Amino acid sequence: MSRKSKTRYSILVMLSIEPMSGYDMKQFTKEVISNFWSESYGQIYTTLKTLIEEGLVTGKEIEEGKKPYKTVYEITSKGSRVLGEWLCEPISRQVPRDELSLKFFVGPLIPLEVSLQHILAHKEQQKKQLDKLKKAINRMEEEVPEEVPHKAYWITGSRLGILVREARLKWCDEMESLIRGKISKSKN
Amino acid sequence: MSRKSKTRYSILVMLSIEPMSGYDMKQFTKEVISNFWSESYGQIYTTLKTLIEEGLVTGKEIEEGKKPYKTVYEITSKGSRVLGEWLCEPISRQVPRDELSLKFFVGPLIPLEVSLQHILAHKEQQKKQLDKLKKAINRMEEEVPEEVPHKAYWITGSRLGILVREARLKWCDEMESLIRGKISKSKN
DNA sequence: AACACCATGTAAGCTGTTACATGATTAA
DNA sequence: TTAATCATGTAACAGCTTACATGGTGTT
Repeated sequence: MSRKSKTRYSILVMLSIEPMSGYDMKQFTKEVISNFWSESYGQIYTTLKTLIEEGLVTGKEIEEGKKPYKTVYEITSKGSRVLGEWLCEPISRQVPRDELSLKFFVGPLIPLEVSLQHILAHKEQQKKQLDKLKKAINRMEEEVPEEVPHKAYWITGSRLGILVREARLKWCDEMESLIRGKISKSKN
Repeated sequence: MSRKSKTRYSILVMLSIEPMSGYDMKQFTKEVISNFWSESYGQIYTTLKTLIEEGLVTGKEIEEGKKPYKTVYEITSKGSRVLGEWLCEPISRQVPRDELSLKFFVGPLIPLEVSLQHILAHKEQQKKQLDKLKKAINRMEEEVPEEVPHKAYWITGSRLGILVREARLKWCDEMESLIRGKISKSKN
């Protein structure tokens, strides 16, 4: 049983929303789904090539005004079928690899001041993401028309990101007080 | 700037807790830190070899009674130094890749009954992990003596796992009611 | 006898990132 | 004219999983 690249499916997912160029897909991952997904150019362009060979997508070269030419890809009916099948398969368990947790598993080996820095940095990062997600939800609620069938899913999807980041922020607070407690003890 | 294998560091982390064989490390990841980390035999044994070449760990062959011989590895002082430096580096942002979120980003393409199955399965899985984590905390609180400097960090570390899983469970509930709402609507 | 567990390791091959290379257009 | 953005692509290689291979021990 060979592992299957998830990039294949992420591309099919994006193309099921609308036709895009490879560059667009990279932008899409960075701007729209960065909350839960990412892709590199290397993966996108090479995978696109194999998807064409398999007949799951087609590409059309397009010129818009004076902009550089680009190839816009579309999902084929075969592609939709393959995507549909994958969507129905059980979600495969992802291997956990949380560097933050790994480091704090040996927390006593980290100087207290550095530990505090780690936590504060993580907090900052989570807050930024939380803020971005909340804004995204507001924008969606206002701008996406009710008829768009994806709307409810997009909003609920963002909710997952929000809940998880709130959980991590709460943990940061606990961790922060643990560390501050140790710091003040060490000064006695 | 070359990406650095995190396996290197996870091994150093484990050996900083206590000397272990490669097999022990695999068990350790499966039983103790599966909450936030995983390693395969392939990675462990090959990385162990390079760690020895670099002088970060040493290996001793050991025989216990009639058991098959095994090599128990220890972290060297150089290894501890390298680990210490890594622990002080900022936590590198991990690329998000959440298959569940990706699938539900195109939720309308999934039959409602299948969506429900996905959510119920995820719920079940999170509940199991939550249960395991809570038991682990209880065990630690009872069995790990207060003097062990890691104790507070281990407990707080498990708390992160708990908070995140509770968040995901809460989200599952929201998602479940969204889907059930759509199912009952579709039956009118 | 069979199965589970202890114990180690290698080879193949997929997945993915990074760095590089190219070149056009547009805004400051 | 310089920088940013649009746009595509490749090559090298790091990282990791999977499957395979081997063989001992202990239990049912």
